[in-house]
Amino acid sequence: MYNHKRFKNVSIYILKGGSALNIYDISEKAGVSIATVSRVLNNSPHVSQKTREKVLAVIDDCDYVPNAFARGLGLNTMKTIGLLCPDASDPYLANALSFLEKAFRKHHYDCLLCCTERSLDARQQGIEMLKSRHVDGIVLMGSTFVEARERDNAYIRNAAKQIPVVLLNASYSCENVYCVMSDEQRATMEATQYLLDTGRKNILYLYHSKNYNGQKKLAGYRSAIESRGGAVNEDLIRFFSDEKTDVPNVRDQLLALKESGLVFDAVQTSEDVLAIGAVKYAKAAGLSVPHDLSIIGHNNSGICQYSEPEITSVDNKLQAVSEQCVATMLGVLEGREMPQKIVFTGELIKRDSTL
Amino acid sequence: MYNHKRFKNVSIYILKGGSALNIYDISEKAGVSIATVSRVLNNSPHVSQKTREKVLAVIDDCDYVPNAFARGLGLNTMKTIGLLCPDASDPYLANALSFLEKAFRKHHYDCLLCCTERSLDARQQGIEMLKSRHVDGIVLMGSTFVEARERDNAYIRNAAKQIPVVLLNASYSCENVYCVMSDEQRATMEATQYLLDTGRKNILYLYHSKNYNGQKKLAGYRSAIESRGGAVNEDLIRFFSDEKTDVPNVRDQLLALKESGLVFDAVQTSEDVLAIGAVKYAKAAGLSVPHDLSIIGHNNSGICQYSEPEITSVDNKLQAVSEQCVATMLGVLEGREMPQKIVFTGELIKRDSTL
DNA sequence: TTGTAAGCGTTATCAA
DNA sequence: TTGATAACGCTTACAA
Repeated sequence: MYNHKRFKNVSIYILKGGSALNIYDISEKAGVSIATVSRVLNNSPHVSQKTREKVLAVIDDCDYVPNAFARGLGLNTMKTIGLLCPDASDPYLANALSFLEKAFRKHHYDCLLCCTERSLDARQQGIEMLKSRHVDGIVLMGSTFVEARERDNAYIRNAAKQIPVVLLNASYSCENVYCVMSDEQRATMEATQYLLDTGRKNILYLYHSKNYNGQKKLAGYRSAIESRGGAVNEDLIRFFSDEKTDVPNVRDQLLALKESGLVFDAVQTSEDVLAIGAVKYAKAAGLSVPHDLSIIGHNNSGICQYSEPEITSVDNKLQAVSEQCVATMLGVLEGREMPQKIVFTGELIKRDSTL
Repeated sequence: MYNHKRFKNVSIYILKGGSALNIYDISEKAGVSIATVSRVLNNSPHVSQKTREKVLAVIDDCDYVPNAFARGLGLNTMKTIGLLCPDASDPYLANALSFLEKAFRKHHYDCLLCCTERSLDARQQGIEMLKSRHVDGIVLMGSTFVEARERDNAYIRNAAKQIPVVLLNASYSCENVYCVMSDEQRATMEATQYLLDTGRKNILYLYHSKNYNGQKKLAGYRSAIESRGGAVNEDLIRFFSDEKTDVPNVRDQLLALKESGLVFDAVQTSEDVLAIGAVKYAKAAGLSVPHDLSIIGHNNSGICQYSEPEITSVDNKLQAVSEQCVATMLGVLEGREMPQKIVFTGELIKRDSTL
């Protein structure tokens, strides 16, 4: 007896001037109950072939699309993944974003994007927003999300209590948190070793972030030098705050460093843009690359091919990492047992900025 | 009398092992009706200060967050904007994405990202997805969405029947479709004129897309030459399909062109990456930039500063365009009368690749 | 200013 | 295999 309902809909139809059809309309047109329509919609096996076809025909005929909000309310999910991204315009993250979205969509999950910038507060809010929207899972893109002080990571633990969290290229141990990463330490170490093994004595290490991966990379640099029997010269390790990362600035700071008497015959960086800055420095200082100065970047992003000479860089397998993030998330959502940590191995891509 | 409801919740509590609080729990704890709680939640003015404070205290105390799905169902909106993006890893679009998301979030709208790649079919599906999720508005990013054949734009018209559509840097006339763009034709014309006015005679024009903006830019190039009393040499206009846009490829094709006898003393492109390719070509051909060859790119993206020499490029005011897209969308959603077309004027940013 | 109750469009339970 | 109906958690007339 859904006469009442029908009347409702008719009145709404008149008022709103033709809003979308609902399940009652379809059930009526097909001469079945809404329960049956719902079953057809959800591919329930308990529907006769004949009924199913009849209902599908009506649905098709009317271009009926079930209301996603009502569905969400009933199922408590809208098949959505929240992507927390510090900066969608960053090439590395933009690539990751593209890979993630594509892979999730393939599996019928939509992506809610939340760019958080740097502050811990913004991240908190982002997570709250995603939780309030009942996303099925959250991906934290990049290791900026993992803070050195444990209490600053409470927001991750809290989120994970309710929703599975996958970390893209970051590491954090906690229940319901899954990490897919590239072994930045090892890859960085191998890059530094390559510089040493091609005769470089004083490798300037430039880094832009002190977060988890930033530290791992630095550790790789140190261990490489030690592995070759050298001693780390702390003067050769330089931090460039994120705001000072633009190319002309890096160039100028390197010029100043040289001016101040610092001697180096190679520059290795935690980010490709910094390496571009090093190339600019070489030019300004009249040094030939790689003859007078070797340069190695990190991320193996497209810009490595833009500079002159093209830059040798550490490839951290972003596509593989991104796609594994999606696979892990899907596995967790399907209730399968998933590894909490998956590590890919990076690779040094040699171009013209090294010997 | 919501004893019944309470009972329900209790049973669910037992079954699910502690799901989130709902409006009934809050109303009970605060000793008011759910209507009052709802009013407080929605900032209704018809609540006494005292009651409001009492309710807010409870809400705060319990960390209560209203269920977004139920809210969506009642209000028929979840304050969400759908962003259709051909490729989130493209630097231009990644920047736009970042600007859009930031501005929408500032106004409490969340963004659902849908990367469509090239095919018309994928776009259709993307739109359908966004419609089915009842997004409040759709932003189509870039002019790839507007097809030359009018019938291929039916998907835009259809979407606009239900949801306001804003086009970022593209133009299409249709009710409920709003365009915010940069005058690419004029900016390109001025760039070409600059080359002519600095003595260049044969300007090779490289473009990568035949879409709306692609055509506008080309038209600008043509009109510049005519404006200086010249005749357009069709041999100097070259299309590089999107797949062949990588730097080494562009370089090689230009080398082949030179080899074939084509004479040109400047290269102007529809995209900065192509200009990088031209720089690489100059180096390979032993030409000095800008002395032997002037080069102008388009978009004024970060990579212009990465190459050697740095590249002169057309700035198409992406940030302003993006933020105006958001402003326009918000205006439409608030029911204000909004202009269907807003045009920003580009600007030539001169660097070292031109005289 | 507050409360009651209908309504949003689904899904899921239970009975037939 | 089907149908009737409660439930999901909220908003919002309408009454009081």
